[in-house]
Amino acid sequence: MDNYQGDLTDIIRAPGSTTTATATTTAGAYSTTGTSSSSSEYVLQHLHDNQWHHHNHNHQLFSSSDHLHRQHHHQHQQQQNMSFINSVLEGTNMNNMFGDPLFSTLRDPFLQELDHIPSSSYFNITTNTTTTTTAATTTTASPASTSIINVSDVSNSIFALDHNHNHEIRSNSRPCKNIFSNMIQISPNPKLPSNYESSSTMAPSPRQIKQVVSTNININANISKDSLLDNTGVQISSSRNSSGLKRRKNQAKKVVCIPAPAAANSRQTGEVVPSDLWAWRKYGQKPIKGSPYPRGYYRCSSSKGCSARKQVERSRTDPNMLVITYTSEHNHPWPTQRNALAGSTRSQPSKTNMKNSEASLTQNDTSKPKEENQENNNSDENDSPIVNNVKEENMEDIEKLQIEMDEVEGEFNDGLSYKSSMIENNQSHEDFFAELGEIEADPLNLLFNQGFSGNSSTNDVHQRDQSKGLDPFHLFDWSVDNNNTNK
DNA sequence: CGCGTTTGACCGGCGC
DNA sequence: GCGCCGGTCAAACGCG
Repeated sequence: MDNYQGDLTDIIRAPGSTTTATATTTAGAYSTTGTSSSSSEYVLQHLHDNQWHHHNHNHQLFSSSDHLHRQHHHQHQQQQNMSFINSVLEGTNMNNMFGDPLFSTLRDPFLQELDHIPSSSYFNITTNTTTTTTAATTTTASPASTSIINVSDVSNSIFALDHNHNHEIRSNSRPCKNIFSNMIQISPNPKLPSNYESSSTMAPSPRQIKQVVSTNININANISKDSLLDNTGVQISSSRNSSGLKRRKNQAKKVVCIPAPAAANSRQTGEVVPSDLWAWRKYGQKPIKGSPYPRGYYRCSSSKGCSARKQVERSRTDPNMLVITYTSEHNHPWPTQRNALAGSTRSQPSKTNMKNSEASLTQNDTSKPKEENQENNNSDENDSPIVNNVKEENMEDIEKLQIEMDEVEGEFNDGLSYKSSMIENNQSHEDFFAELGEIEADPLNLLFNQGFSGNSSTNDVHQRDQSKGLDPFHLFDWSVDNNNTNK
């Protein structure tokens, strides 16, 4: 058993969607089975290890014009929401690398599903020698042998989860009926050092090896020097994280690609940042070379001394996508009450500031009136704040990772006790949601209230509102940002 | 007054 | 060694 110390490069793709995120993470405590086998056992082992998870929700499913289809999907969605809630509430093995309720503290609902199914029933394993054509990770990937695991849909709640850097896992079933029918691709990581790779045929460049070895974090070691691309062409900043600033070393990163509220809306401030459950304070903004869009730097303002940071930038190739990079962890529980001004809000600058912003961001100027932008936010694009893509980058070494995970689990026990107690009380789902609806200030409530809808159907507002409070992936409070645009 | 954003300056790593 | 670049700092200012 070899401790896997390289990174995992995972691609999460929504079926039918052109958007895919790459996820790179250290495998943590994973251990390979030596040959990096393409066996289902291997994958399942990782699934049960539950070290990290992706919650990907294909919002495009809801963009269909087929109303009946949406209804059908909505029904499934409700069911799946229940499963998700169960999973969330039962989740105890948190992969909380950041203390981020959005991505880290929730046990993967799909994992929950998979816990109860025999592998033989769900995994259809084939082996392909293929090169994926989408993600950036795959653009740099060699045509290495890639195992494709087809996950058959049995319970309408299929999710493929994997942690194998040499395997590609796909959920191939009924993407329009399963909100969790996400495609997860694990691209080969051809540029890992030879002791890490098993099937790749591409030898790592000296530079890449240097990155891996010198930092032992190997973030994006398999991608180009300056960027990481998802299959939308979204370039995720990584650049010097692996070998750059010392203070950035050994920091876990999590990259999330989400649909932007409005492409043109970001021109003044750089981004209209969807708010999450934490309070963020912007402390910087920098133009990024090669990108027409600046990158905003935010730090957690929920608690003093919290080192959690995030960077928000718009994809240079797909302006409709926001790339949010979370760095470091929150050292405090979820904020019990979100400040009205907290979060990545107030992004709409004042008139005077707007001048400055526009002056500094002329490259983004589309000369679109603010009101128009807002209108787009509210009705036109109406992008459901669904985490399209989640990329996790764990740059910790294995031992440290384990320690941190243990610590995090303890640190956020307060935040989780609520969920745990709910399960212990054996409340019905209906009661659970009823209570959630009453606890406005509870971050978890925020999560769920904002979350359980992947419905991005722009025309059916009513349906959207109905389902909004049930979508676990409706994680970002766009309305807040939209309101801010009124300022 | 507290918390937010903006923005120029500064710092440090990396490539040449 | 120098310049580039990304990340951070901190002063100035706005808002409720």
